[in-house]
Parts: sequence; structure tokens; C-alpha cells
Amino acid sequence: MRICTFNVNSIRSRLEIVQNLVNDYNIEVLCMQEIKVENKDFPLIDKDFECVIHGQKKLHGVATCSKFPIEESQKGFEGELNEPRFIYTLINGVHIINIYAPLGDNYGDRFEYKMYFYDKLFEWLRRFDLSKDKVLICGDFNISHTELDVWDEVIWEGEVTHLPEEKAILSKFLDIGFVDIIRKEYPNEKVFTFYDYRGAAVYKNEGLRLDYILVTKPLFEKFKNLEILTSIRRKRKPTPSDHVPVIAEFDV
DNA sequence: ATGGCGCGGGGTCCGCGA
Repeated sequence: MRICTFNVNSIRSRLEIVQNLVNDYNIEVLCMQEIKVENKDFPLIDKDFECVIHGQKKLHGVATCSKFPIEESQKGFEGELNEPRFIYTLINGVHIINIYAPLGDNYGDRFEYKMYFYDKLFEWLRRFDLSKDKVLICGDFNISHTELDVWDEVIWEGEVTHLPEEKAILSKFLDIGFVDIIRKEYPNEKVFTFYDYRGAAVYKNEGLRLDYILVTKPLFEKFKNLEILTSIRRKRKPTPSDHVPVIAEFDV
């Protein structure tokens, strides 16, 4: 199974890029964030896709599309406070959770919301036996875990995404049994999945890693390979998302 | 790119993103 996570920054603006991505890289499960559209206006991406769409007007929104049957699904959960940020699907025996976490702010109301979102996510995960079940959480976590996940650790010290409480959340995922596949593949080097549109960040390699594919060990045993498609972010036309697609392949 | 943001809503700007 080839699964891709991609914060598209509006599916309508990114339709051509997403369609080419699906074709060129044989994407079988596509987890999108920031679709920025109501469910009724979500466009047709691929005739072979079945999609679970959880959107709203203008902001946020997530969608999970699959070429395999979606055996179970759930849109939303307690932690998202009327902003669509969570979809659960069961595909090929893999429990797939697609999230768009709140950005937050430096210790204001939105930061409290971000902490609440993750509290409720950990609570929701209690239904699984993480030592036995194949569980995958992917998406835009809006957390840069370590110094390897920011382009300049001095500049990012004390800034949102890189605050101690946020780093602790990522560490907690690892503590309860998840493997961070991107970091496992690149244990000692900076790799980024987001480059701000402003300041020509992508051309200066001033990026952050905000996107993750976390898997439990029973699924990690089936992991085959990983691709981070930075090349798509570097093209000028059609206009790319500010995030980079990340693809993982598993023997399931 | 040898320069420097893009999106949607409803506007000729604003709020938002991180």
C-alpha cells in the first residue's frame, strides 16, 4: 500500500498538482489537510478514489481518499472544536488517522486549543492495542520535534511549533509505541516538509518539518520505503502548496 | 528566479497561515 500525506493548502487550487501526484507516484491512499472547501464542492480527483471528506468553508478541512475499500470511517472527534481536523479510516486492516493539528500561538488561547486537541487525540487512541494493532497517524502536526526539524534552532527557540510542550507531545507518541518514519529514515540530518511562501524560504532551504507519518511497530515491520517530494515544492508553476507531499509504502 | 506569499471570501482589502 502506497500512502501519501499532503497539506494541499486548498484542494481546488491544487487539483492539477494532486492529480499528477496520484498518477505519477501511484498513490493508493491520500490523506490531505487544509482542503479549504465545503464537502459539496470537493472536486473529483481520481475516478478510482473513494473519499471521506470533512471540510468547511474557507479554512481547515481534511480528506482521506483510497483506491482500496474503506472498511470503516469517522469524521471528526471531540478534540477539534468545530474546526474539521480529524478523519479515521480503516483500510486494508490499517487504522489510518489523518490530522490537521491547530497551529496554536505562543501560549495564548489557540495554544490551549492545540494542547486540548492532542489530549483528546491520545484519549481517542486508547481504543487500540498499540503493541498489536496496525495504526498509522499522518498529517500536519504543526510541531517541529527536535533541532533537526527546524532550519535554525536559535531562531525557532521559543516559537510556536517548537515550544517545549509541543516537543513533549511528539516524544509522547514515540513513548507509547509509535515510530516516526521520516526521522527513522533520516536519523541525523535536517529534512523539511514545509517552507513558508514568504521570504523565498524554499530557495534558501529555510524549512520546518511539520508533517509526520507515525506507525505502530506491527506496521513498521511492513514498511518498505519513503519519499519526500521536495521537488514539487520547488516548482513555480503550477503554484505549489507550502507543504511537501510525503509517501510511505508498506507490504500490506 | 540574479527576488521574494498565497488562499478564500467577497473585495479592489482582510484575516489567516506558521
